[in-house]
Amino acid sequence: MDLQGALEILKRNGYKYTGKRKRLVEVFYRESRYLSAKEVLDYMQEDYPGLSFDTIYRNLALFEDIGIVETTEWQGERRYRFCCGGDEHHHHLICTFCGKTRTLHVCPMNAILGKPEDFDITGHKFEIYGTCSTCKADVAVSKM
Amino acid sequence: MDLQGALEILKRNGYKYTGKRKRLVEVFYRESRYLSAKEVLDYMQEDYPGLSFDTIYRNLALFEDIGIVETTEWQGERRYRFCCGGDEHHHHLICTFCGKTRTLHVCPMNAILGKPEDFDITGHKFEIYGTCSTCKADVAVSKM
DNA sequence: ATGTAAATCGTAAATATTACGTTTTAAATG
DNA sequence: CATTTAAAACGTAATATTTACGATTTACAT
Repeated sequence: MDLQGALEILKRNGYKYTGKRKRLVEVFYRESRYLSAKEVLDYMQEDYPGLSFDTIYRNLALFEDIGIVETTEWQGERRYRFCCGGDEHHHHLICTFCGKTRTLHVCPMNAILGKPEDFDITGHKFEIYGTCSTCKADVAVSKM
Repeated sequence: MDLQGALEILKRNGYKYTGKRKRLVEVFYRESRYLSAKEVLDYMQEDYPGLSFDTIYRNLALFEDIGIVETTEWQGERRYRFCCGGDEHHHHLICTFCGKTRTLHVCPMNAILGKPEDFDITGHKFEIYGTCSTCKADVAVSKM
């Protein structure tokens, strides 16, 4: 997914192409990491000071539906990031401090031989959490 | 982990052995599935009608700390279940309707060759979500 | 039986998310 | 370009989950 691709999805599906949505796409594209709703609002309010949570959450849900952002959750908060890796299935190594990720191309589901009986699989989650080198350095400094 | 084991942990570590904690352990042992805080409260209030959320959450956090329950989260809610599989590392196949699980003994981390550079791994999550046969039947019936 | 630290109660606060009636706006239409 | 209309955003309130705190009660050691 690139910047233009996301904007195209919005237009193509008949969604209104507002300045706020354009900016929202840009924020995700620029940051290219997991952001909480609060963080998204903070970035957006740089350009739209009065922007409300309603608009943020509504558009985050929309973006998730139409495949502009992918989501996960940690520390009790939902997080959103620009869809990465194109259409190919992937997983993430995630820094829980800054939300930056690395893409993992292996999927553990391939190693699960056969389908379990009497159980309909609807999804799965594989994520590795940790601290990236930048944040590790920051934490070290903050302890001085 | 068995029922006695959990009660032993409480006693051994010098935690007070209250009727409520005993009952809480029993609830988790009996249900042996993931429960939300609300569900736990409901079960507990059968015996202790005035029980507060404070007590539930405080003891859930304690139980997690001392290894009586393991936790995860889905649909925006934290869930707790009696530790299963003894001390061995494992993952779960989870029915998101009833919280029942099956233990997976494979771990995808074994397939990740080597450690990623410049990244301290603090944890990982691998879960398969779906609908168990019982809940599948229930859903079918509810649609009639 | 008594003292004390821990547990619980009752209630309130913090946090994240969702909902709703009203107003504004993008963009389709004539 | 003016008009229309359905969608988007606003402003605000409600809901749900989790956490916090002073007062009271209780388990357990002495």
